[in-house]
Amino acid sequence: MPNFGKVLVTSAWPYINVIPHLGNLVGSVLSADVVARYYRLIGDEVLMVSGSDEHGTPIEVEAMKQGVTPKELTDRNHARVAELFRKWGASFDNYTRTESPVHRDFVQETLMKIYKNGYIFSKETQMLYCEHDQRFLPDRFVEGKCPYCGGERARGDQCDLCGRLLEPSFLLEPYCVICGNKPTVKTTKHWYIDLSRFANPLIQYLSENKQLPANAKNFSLNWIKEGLKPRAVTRDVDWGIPAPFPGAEGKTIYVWVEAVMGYVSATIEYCKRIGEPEKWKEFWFDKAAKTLYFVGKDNIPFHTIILPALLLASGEDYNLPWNVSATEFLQFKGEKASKSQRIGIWIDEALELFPADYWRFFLMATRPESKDSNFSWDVFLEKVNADLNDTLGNFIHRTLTFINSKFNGEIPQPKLTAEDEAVLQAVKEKVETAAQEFEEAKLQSAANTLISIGRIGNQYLNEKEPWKLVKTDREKAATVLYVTAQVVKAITLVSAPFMPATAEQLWQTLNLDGSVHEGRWKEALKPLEAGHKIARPKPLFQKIDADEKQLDEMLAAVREKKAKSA
RNA sequence: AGCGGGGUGGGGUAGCCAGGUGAACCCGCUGGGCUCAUAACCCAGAGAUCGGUUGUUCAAAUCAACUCCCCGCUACCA
Repeated sequence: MPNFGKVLVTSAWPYINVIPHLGNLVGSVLSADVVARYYRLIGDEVLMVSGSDEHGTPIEVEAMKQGVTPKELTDRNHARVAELFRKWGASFDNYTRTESPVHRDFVQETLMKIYKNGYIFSKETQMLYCEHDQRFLPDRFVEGKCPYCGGERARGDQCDLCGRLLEPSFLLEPYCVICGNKPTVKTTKHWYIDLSRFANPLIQYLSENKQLPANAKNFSLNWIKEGLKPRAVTRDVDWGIPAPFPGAEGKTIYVWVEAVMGYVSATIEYCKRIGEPEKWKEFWFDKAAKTLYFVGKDNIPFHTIILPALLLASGEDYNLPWNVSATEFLQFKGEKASKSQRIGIWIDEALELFPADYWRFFLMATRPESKDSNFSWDVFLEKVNADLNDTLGNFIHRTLTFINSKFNGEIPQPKLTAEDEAVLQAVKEKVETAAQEFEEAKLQSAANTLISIGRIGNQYLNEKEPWKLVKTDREKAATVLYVTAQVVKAITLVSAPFMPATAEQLWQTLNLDGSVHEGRWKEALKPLEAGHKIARPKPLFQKIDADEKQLDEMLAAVREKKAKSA
């Protein structure tokens, strides 16, 4: 369990044209939060930052639909999303937004540095333009008939029906998705970063990075091998950060370029706020500091290529990503989440149904680490009812109630035998395994390890049968309950990153000082002293008594209520 | 189409990079035990030849080739 000292934990910035769904949350904010909480527990200095990505065409269009300004839309959505993340237990030190002045200034300054370093050039191109809306249209904002399969509503970049890649000019009967009129072609000028200049340093960085998981590493190296092309850093969009380059009036910065720079600006903003304006450099330049990024698989190149290239191009010796943990996707009952078709569960709805800790544990236990995973109520019920409630919750409850009813609520005095020591040793090994899994971002496995500690406790209780011993050999019974109390304590710590509220409740029930979240990991194996008084336990979890159909109905009811209040 | 990831008992996953101890774990199922505990817990058992084909090897879930299927990316969605 090495201590790194400084750890910057970040998650992909959610694009807040809509409220995120569970699939958006699992690999980014939630994974980041679990890992950040772990590092805080082992006593590292952790900064967890992210923010709302709020610029760009889709936000402008969504605002137009709602009849508000983009700023009004993102003010509202940012406030809602920030509040929802808080309710989910996300322990951000700074959850900011791309409209933050600190962010805007940082992006403009850094891009000017890159410009002055000679990595940015401008070039004229032809783009689709809608005369009616007076705006340039990204490829996806033009639809028409597919020239290959004849399917309706093929997008300018791809036909969803036949899967073929398209150019907007291929579309038959093209129309603007906003107003329906036929787009025209117009010449415009954009500024590009010449990524190819960084091919060699990127290859070296990626090859030497030991933490980077295979999916991210292979994908990224392949991208580079195929040849890095210049990437436009400007857009013809009003809603964004004004491009700082000479002659670029009216252009704004491409959202992905500014969003990844947000990791730095959010750190700066936080350090300013706490009155230590230079401190951010400890996270970004001190080579002992680690930066961890939690993203979905669709996001890999932005974090393994674009961000490192931007950091290198600034010429300032920034720390490049230490690890980019990329998850696959969470599907819903075998289908991709879709807002329009209401496939999926949104993060506000989930909390209306069950406590955040249930969802947090469930999502981490089914975290799509090697392949897409599939949400189903059956699996949700399995994780909550069998793992959390039956195995873990019931073990804790039977231990603590026994101590209360038979030992006056005091940790009994033990006389440990080799068998008892072996159980404590097994738990110690599980705690160490969990620590390693947190550090390797194998969170699904860490969730299983947590439950397996409960299993060890249950086995031990069943073998020893202290409910019999208490009548025949009180000292032996005392020893058994002493041991299981230590197992409960270990569970408290290991569960803390996953279920912060539940772990805290347990910490209080064990009548321990302060909060479990104050760097207590090393105390996981420090025994509760004989004679230590504990409180009367309350069940930590409740079994969900509903089948799939009823759960679907409950979700539908939540949606109906939400629709009415909106 | 190209590139990356994946396809493992009824369901959910690990193992594959560094080939070799009975293919591991959870749920479910069957049988048994226990009664401290939230009808929870514990033990035992049945069930997969690892998408398909071919090859390399003394030995393949693991390596190679081909093939089918799912997901992502392909640089102007974010």
